[in-house]
Amino acid sequence: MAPERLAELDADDDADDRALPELPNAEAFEEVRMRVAPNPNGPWHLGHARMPAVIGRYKERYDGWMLCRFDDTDPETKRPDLDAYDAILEAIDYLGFEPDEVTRASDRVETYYEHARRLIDAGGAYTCSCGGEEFSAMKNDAEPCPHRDKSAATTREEFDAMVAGEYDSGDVVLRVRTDIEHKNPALRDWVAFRMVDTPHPREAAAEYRCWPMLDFQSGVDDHLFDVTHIIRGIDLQDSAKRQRFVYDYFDWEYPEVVHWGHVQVDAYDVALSTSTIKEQVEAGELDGWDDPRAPTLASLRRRGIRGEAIVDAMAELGTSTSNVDLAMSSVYAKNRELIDDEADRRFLVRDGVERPLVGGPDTAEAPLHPDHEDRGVREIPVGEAVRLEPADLPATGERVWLKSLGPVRNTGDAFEFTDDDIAVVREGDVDVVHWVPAAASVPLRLRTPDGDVTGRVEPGLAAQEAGDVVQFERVGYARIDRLDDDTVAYFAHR
RNA sequence: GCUCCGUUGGUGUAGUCCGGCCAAUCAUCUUGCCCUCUCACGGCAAGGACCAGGGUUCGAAUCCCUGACGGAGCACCA
Repeated sequence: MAPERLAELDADDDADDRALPELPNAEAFEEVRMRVAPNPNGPWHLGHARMPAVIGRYKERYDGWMLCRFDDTDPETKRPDLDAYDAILEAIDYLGFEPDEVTRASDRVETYYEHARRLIDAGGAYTCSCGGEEFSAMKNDAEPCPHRDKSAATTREEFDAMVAGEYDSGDVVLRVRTDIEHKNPALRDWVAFRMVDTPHPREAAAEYRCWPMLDFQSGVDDHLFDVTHIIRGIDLQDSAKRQRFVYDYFDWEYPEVVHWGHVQVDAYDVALSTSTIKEQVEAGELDGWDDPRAPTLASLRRRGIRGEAIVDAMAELGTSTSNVDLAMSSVYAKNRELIDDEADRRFLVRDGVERPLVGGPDTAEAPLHPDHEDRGVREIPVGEAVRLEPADLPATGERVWLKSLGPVRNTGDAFEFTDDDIAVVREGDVDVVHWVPAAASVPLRLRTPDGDVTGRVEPGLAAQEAGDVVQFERVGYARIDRLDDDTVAYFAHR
């Protein structure tokens, strides 16, 4: 590799390093081990990309290890969607990362039971049949409930009955014995296991009725997988404090934790919420999860946004605990950098108006890419008439330069070729606009985040392949989705 | 109500721990200019911020106090 190229790579690495702060205490560990722990209750939206993006970047920087652990321990309220497991792995792949290991909490329930029994034997948990509100009232007054001083043996017995499914939902829970007088009420004797009547959608886990809560399951797994660094949202700020009680009973060392705020994204009408998107898809307001109006990763992918652009933008958000707004313009700017060089140029005229053409050449020749003449030219047959976007139509008597074709004057009902030199463009007297031949052009539907637009595109588009990203000159970048009688492109950005 | 956490330009971020090198970094954004047969790409330039008030200090974005604003938890959700 040429030295200057190496220098460039170094510079890139530096830029990445600067975007994210160092992980706390990273040098103290032989290997930085992290996990992304999604709940597979639906396909991912843009906000979900932050975790794999940042963990992926840290994995690269520290030569670390990444686990994808599906925290699917709620068969009811946050019921897993069986398609989401693979969809999430695909999304991680789209972002450019590969987990070193993939696991599902619903496959590890027996492990959680074992640790629950150990915790009970250590005096760290008790079964409790208080009603939720009832317990909450006592807890808020720092009063222990009547079950708190139950013996380990009794608790063992009752927990085994929970595991055996001998209780119904709501009858009894297993609580961690923390500090009922802790000044923060959020940490007092929290629930570790509860009964769920609804079977888990995964067949392998369908028989379990006694399910761990996130704080217990996640806390145990983080230790068992030797996770060194946990990154998670501020909504889980108290989780570490809760889990430390369990870690203390087991004499485990708690991992380093980084909490970050919520991400909002501008530029979307649709909320960044799996359930909201799901409703809109089901109601037919969106044409599926990859509708260009949906703020999902599937949608961005279909629009020709590179995963790397999303990762770059997410890494730039850093890991601060305050809430952040991600500007889509930032993602678009990153993506433009990545795709411009290889995007062939094409003409697309939206909602065009047609004008007969008098005089001029039969064909136009335009470069496929202005910076790469070696890639050749597009030959565009002109025909009897051309179409322009209405905003580009010059007033009667005025001229316009049809890009790669030449200068014309609007005579009112037609365009007449003039013998103007390109100098009129350079002097700023005449605008250069894109156009398509009225007859030879083909219809195209451009799907955008703001709805669909119809137009006509130069016939040479047929030379592209579905999946190509092109730049429709003066319109923007788009990914060709299908090329046939119903040609469709998905708009990326300007 | 109880308990945590945060507040640097339109957006994000660096700097805050260990006060001076910060009249505050970088990116995006907006505007202008250059380049150009694209309003893209590239180049140049400009614009725009330390939540407020007190205090400590020779000196505060940085330390202390008070307040305002914002966020989170107190779920048999994740």
